[in-house]
Amino acid sequence: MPKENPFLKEIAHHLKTHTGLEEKEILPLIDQPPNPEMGDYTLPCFPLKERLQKPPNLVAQELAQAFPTAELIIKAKAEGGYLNFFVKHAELARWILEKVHKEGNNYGHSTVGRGKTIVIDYSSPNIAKHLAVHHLRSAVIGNALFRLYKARGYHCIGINHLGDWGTQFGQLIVAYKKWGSEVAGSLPTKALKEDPVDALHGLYVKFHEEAKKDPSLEDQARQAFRELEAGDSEARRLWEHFKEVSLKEFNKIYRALGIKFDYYTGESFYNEMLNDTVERLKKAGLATMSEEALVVNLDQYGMPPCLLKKKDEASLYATRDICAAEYRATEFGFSKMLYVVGSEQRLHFKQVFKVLELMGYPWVKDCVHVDFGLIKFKEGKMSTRAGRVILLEEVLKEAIERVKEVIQEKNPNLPNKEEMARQVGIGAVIFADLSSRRTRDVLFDWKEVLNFDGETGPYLQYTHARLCSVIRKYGRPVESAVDLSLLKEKDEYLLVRKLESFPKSTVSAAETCEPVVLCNYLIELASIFNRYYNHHRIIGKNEELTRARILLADCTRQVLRNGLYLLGMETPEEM
RNA sequence: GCGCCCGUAGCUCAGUAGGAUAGAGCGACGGUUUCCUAAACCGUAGGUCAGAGGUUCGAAUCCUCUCGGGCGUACCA
Repeated sequence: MPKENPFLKEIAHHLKTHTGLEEKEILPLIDQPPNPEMGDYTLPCFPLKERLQKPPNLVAQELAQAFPTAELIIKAKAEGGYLNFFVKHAELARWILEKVHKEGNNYGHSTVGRGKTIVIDYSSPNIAKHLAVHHLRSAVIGNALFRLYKARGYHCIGINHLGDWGTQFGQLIVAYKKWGSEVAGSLPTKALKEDPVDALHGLYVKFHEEAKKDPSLEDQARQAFRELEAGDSEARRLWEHFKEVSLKEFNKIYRALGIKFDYYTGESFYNEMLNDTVERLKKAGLATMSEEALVVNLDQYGMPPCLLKKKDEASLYATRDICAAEYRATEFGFSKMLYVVGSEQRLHFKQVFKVLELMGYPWVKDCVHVDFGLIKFKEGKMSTRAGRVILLEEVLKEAIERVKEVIQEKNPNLPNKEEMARQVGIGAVIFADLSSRRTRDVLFDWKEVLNFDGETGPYLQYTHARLCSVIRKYGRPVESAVDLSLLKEKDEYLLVRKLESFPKSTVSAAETCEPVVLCNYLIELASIFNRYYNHHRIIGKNEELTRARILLADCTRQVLRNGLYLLGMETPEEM
């Protein structure tokens, strides 16, 4: 609950004189009762029983009796171990609605992160492959966290740590040289121009097929990667080509999703710094030889060793992650670094963080692996080989197509249909991905993704569009100087209370790195509004009442807009 | 084997720094439109919160064990 809340201030002030407890101790305990009939704010007295040496219900009773009629508080009432407060509703509505109206797009923002930098590592796909649905989670969660932290005043740095280095590119180089034209068809340049990433993926598959028959290919691939690491110009040229065509395709999708990065510094970026990192590890006595590989032994921490260099001297991704962390620490001086990476890499990050700790870096405590569950299909695990891969591009396309159908059916005269369909279709996909807790595995189900009824992205956007429509119809500027005592409906009260708790939900979403918290909040906000809208007219004959309701509607619109923005979704004004 | 994550309505999920009677949506069934966008709203049905112990004023939430599923477990990322 916001500190400057005058109702809480008054409550805490009076309780201080009666209990001797500091306002700081009281404020965090105050909550909203589950039911509005019980009051507007509540103080559970259970935690106070030891401090005050009395049973909680007695504490509540005594405090209720001693509580004076104050400026903003009507009364305090004991109910079991709870002390419930009733405040002047018009004043409550005034405080909240004026705040939302005044702060506008900044409502829900804070300055706690001012002067602090947060590095967020997200999306980070491997190049030379198409983006598939399972790449969506990191990108979408990372983007939401980026916006959430930005809204808290942090300087945010978004990094796309591309998987653009490693043995697999040796494989690709070998495959390209051997069968480049064959796989890409008789006109390789044409095929590579039309769908180069598809052609590269074909080469990758072909390599693995052939390697089964001829294991010497693996050696050739290792040799090719070694040459690449050493800076061989031919290998480098091919690799750059792979990277260029991949990024071109990725950027199309990032643009569609509205996701941006400050840096595309992938694993290859650290190639030249790798040796220094390894030298530091050796000097610190951490790196040792084991089974011909260079490792950091982590036996005493109950983990398998962290591999730094393979027996052929080539680096591994742990090496590059350690190096990247060092680089980011010196380059950005972050006060927090988030790795939005799947939970199958938990052990990897535990190892990397442990190694960084052993290297003596104090900032390792600020590094967090923001993990998330896998995307699965009804038929089982996502698998490239079994052909169980759904491309991200395909999902977005389908969603947009489906939205077009709905528009044709429900609102055929909508102007700018194409763009609206795009905004809503993409919104549906983003919301579907964000709306369950990170760590759970999610089931990919076309029926779910293409359903736009109920708790979905389009539901939120629809509610927003509907609010815009009402305000458009009202046709005059929204004023905050209105008589709020006219807002007597229960849903009006609930709406006001919901608007009050928006900042709390953004803080919680950011701190727990769980965008779902905000998703749930917005669904609740929208459903209260829709219920209200279906039962009461906003624009009516009573001029004063209309003005009050318009203010409430406009504040609801504003909060929906702010919330959707934080989730990385568009907010169409008509749909 | 060991480690981590997960188990809430037929399905998909909220609720988890312990708090007042376990909630939504989808699907099913029944209703609401001379009225600001029906992508909405209202109603009905649906639960031993996987199971068993424990901690306490109070547990879906914390601890232990069991069962079930997922992921990981040295030269892929």
